Amino acid sequence: MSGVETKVPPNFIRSIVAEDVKSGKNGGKVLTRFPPEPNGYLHIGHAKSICLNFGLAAEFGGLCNFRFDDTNPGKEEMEYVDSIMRDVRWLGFDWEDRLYHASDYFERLYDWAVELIEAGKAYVDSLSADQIRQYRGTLTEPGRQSPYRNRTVPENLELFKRMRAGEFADGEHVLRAKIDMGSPNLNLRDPVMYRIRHLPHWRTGDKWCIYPMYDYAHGQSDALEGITHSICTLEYEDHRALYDWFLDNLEVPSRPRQYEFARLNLAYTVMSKRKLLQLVSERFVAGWDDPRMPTLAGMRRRGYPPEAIRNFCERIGVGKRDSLVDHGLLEYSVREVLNLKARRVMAVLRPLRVVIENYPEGQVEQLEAINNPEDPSAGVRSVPFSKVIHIERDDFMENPPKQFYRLAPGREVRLRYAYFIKCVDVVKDEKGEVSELRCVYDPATRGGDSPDGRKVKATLHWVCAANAVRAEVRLYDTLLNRPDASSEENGQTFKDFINPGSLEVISEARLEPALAGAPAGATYQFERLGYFCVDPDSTAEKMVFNRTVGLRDTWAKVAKAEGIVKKS
RNA sequence: UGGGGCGUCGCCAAGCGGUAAGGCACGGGUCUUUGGAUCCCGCACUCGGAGGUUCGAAUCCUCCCGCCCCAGCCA
Repeated sequence: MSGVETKVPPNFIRSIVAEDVKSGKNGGKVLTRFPPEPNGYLHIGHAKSICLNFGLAAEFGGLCNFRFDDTNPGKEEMEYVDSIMRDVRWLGFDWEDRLYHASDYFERLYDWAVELIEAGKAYVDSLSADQIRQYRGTLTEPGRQSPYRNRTVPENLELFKRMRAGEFADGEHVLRAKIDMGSPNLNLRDPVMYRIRHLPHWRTGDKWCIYPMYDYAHGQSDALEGITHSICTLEYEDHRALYDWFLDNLEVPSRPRQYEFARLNLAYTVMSKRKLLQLVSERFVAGWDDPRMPTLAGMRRRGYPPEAIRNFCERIGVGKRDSLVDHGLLEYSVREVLNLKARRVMAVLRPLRVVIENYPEGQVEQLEAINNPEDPSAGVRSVPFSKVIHIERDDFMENPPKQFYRLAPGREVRLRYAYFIKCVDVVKDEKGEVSELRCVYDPATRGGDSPDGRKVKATLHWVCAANAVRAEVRLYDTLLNRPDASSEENGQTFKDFINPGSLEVISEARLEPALAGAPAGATYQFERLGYFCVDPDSTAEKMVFNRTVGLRDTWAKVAKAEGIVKKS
């Protein structure tokens, strides 16, 4: 991987793996896994897990398996399985031929369940879901044993066989592990292992009508694959006892260990698949790949380079405390790589017409512009210049405050790669809005330097009016207007915090001609404005760009501090 | 008033008994044909609190406070 390198900081899981490798545990081998359930799109929180699992494996000479945790056919869809694989590859990871599914192990899992029944460690319960809940007790009171808990082994075997055979309706029976209804850990109060679901599965079709629960499937799947370190998030900490119970009570081929880390929370967005699904299904966004979404698909469309996401994941670290990561760190990571790679180009978002009075009518000259000051090998290009150009409305102020050093009446500035111009007149429309600037240029400053050493305080980007490419530009702001949307006080939900201004569409932007026909996904820096990429919605007739992220903007900071209005 | 976790700078995060890394953010400066980038410099006498052990504690002990997770036939 080239470009920006991020050092791998130490963390507790890496330390554990390092010690295990050093001590020769598992024969010194490391095998991790990334186990998504195909019930939604991957988001940046998954990226943290992917980077951790694949990263650890790579660092210690091991491998990382890819495994679909497909134990609940009611929620899983092919669209999700396709998107998940696409996104992991896009992020830059390769599982080679190690693509597995929990469903690969359904038969083996069933046999193990039979063994547990035979050992008197599992039983078929016929209580309703509601009754099971009641019998489970509460956080402070122990549960009670189900009246079916003492069915005989033959009876359990028979019932379980018939469950599989499809003789019962959904919910009629479940298979439960016989552990301890009095355990303070609710996961150990005879957890359900299998439930009846007369639903086709995307891989096994109609073969099964009973499906294993996550807790029963996960550890054994890990053991079957020879996973050494099974890394998951904090909410599974309480499940570890159950994970271990199954492995300790079954004859498994290997003994994986589960470790938990804190999931990623990013300021001003949500990270749960349930909430993201709501945003999509209730049309708050255009889809899972809406550029405002924290999904990998959304970030890809937004123009975030996978390398930036990987760097971000390294920078945030891996720990066990709940945290809320500043979105500024993600943006920094994105700018950092784009700064090195993106071609510079000029574009005007909100055009203000400028007529250069002393420039020859009808003349067009080609001026040389540098493609990327950070990368000389990117070369140069020519940009057309003529009498009428457009500059950014924000770059002109009729009555500028002292900190504003762009164009103003009587003031001289530089047009990037072109000439010094001075504003000599301001034309307004009937509403009193500035509609045009009349300027004069200094022919001696061609290219942007003045032979007499005269200095100018600002350099403006511009686009030649005659041959500008028109485009739609979509500007994005945070999806939510609160850093922590989980603070759902007095009945409010994250939907009450949705930022109504998260998308701003600029329909009349002007781009320099070099941008015509740029393909979807192409990334540029629009000088002084930020990084932008061509959206898939773009057509030859109507180009569409997304603003990936703005540039660091010192002026915006000053303007805000001084109470000077500045758009976007 | 059950169990499991977690509390180090505004946000992340190292640290594992020897006297508080780093990144982001922020402030200042350098440079600059992007108010971009770069490069400098600054930014926790203090580690949730109170006691204790020790020559020495963010690191060990005790108590207290705060926050998160668990009562799906979801994962």
